[in-house]
Amino acid sequence: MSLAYEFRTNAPSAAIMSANIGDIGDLLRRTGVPMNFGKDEEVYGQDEEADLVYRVIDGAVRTTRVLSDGRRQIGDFYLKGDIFGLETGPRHRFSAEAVRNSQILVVKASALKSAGADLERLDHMTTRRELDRALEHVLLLGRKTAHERVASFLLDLVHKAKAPIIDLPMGRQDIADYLGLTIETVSRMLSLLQSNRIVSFCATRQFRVINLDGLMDLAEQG
Amino acid sequence: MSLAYEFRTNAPSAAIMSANIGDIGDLLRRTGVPMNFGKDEEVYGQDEEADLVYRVIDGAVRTTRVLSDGRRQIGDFYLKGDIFGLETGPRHRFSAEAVRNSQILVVKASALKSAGADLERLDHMTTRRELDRALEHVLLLGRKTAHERVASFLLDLVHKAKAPIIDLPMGRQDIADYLGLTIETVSRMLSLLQSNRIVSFCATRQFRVINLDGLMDLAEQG
DNA sequence: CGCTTTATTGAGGGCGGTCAAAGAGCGTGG
DNA sequence: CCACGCTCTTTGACCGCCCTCAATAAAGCG
Repeated sequence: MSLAYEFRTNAPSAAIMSANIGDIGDLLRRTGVPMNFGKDEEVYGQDEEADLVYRVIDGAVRTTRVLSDGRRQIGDFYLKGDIFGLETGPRHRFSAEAVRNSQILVVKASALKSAGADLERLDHMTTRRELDRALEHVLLLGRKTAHERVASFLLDLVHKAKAPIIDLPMGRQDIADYLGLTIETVSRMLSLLQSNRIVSFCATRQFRVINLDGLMDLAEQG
Repeated sequence: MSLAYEFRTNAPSAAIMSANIGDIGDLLRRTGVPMNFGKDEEVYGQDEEADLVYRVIDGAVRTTRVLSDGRRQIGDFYLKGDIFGLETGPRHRFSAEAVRNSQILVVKASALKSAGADLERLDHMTTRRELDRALEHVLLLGRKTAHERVASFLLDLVHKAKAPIIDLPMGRQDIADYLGLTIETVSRMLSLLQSNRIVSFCATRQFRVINLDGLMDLAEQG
């Protein structure tokens, strides 16, 4: 167990964290194997043992859970650079699939550990981040309108991307299953946001923000 | 040693975990201070620093988040024996309030650590458990009907309680805000479950299960 | 008991779902 | 380069689940 681990850091520990993640990222690259996954291909299944760590090199991944009658819920999306698969305990609660053709770095957790990585710390940080996002997701699904959900979703992508033009790696059905809506409602809300001059779609899966304040207001971040 | 407060877990590695938690629980009792909170009294606020650990001695606690216009979402409930406040990172994302008059053990995390507790492990396990529950909550809010949500909620209580007659520590409004519904819909679904001979309410806040298989079917656990 | 809070039940409305069809995007092959 | 076929997306019309509003009933609590 690493003595370097601190339970509660008072200062915003972004610098420390990114430094650690940088090291881990380097280690991941050296220890892991890059693999290619085709669109909709499964990375891991629900209830599978979770002894691998994954990092998106290129593409996008979704975690999903399906009810017996086919209703599907997406837990989260993972984009380039994101680490996943480490966050759900000994067994996966959701399965993971490639949203589109993707390259993913696959690392054995045990190998990482023996290579000297502070896996526990990485795991802890990742889990915490997942929990934060899951709770935000709960608020969105429990109490936001369709309009607000779609606005929140786009705003989240904006924060991740930090570029003027933002790509949507996933289709409308995936967005719907993330937001607890139907594909038609998502489409309608996107059209509405566009006609209200909040965002502008240059292509079906590419947009830019016209009115950021308006988007933030609609997202109702609480 | 009297294990008056058992840590609740559905996780696979229950034996290992409860052994560790048993030790921690003992340490908590010796290091912590029991405090009384009145109904609806705040235990901690949103965005407050999180350097305390809490354990419900008696009563019940809810975590809540409120949108600017008053819409409220409850993150989770914590009942007798449950540990909370440790799960949301350096700052709380939700605030915590007593559902009804409650006695809560309050422990300084730093004190726990210097007393030799494996706080890291406790923190990690708690966070992981929270994430599991949050993801289940996401599925419920995103893809289940009102009928299924209420059934899932009751089933969850049944699993926690393991007693023939189960108490509801919270009112209908709290249930509604947990399930992303209105108080009227919750009330209607409870009436429906009762007229379908799935459960039976001996009092407004006390029920027993008549048809467990039926309840599980309705809960659509995926 | 009487007062307040909480829960139930009913009637009606609206947001988002369902069903359907047309349009756009896109790779493949002529 | 366009035609073709497939998938994905958009848009429209209608419907139903759940919300809203309202009134009553029950439960706490002094």
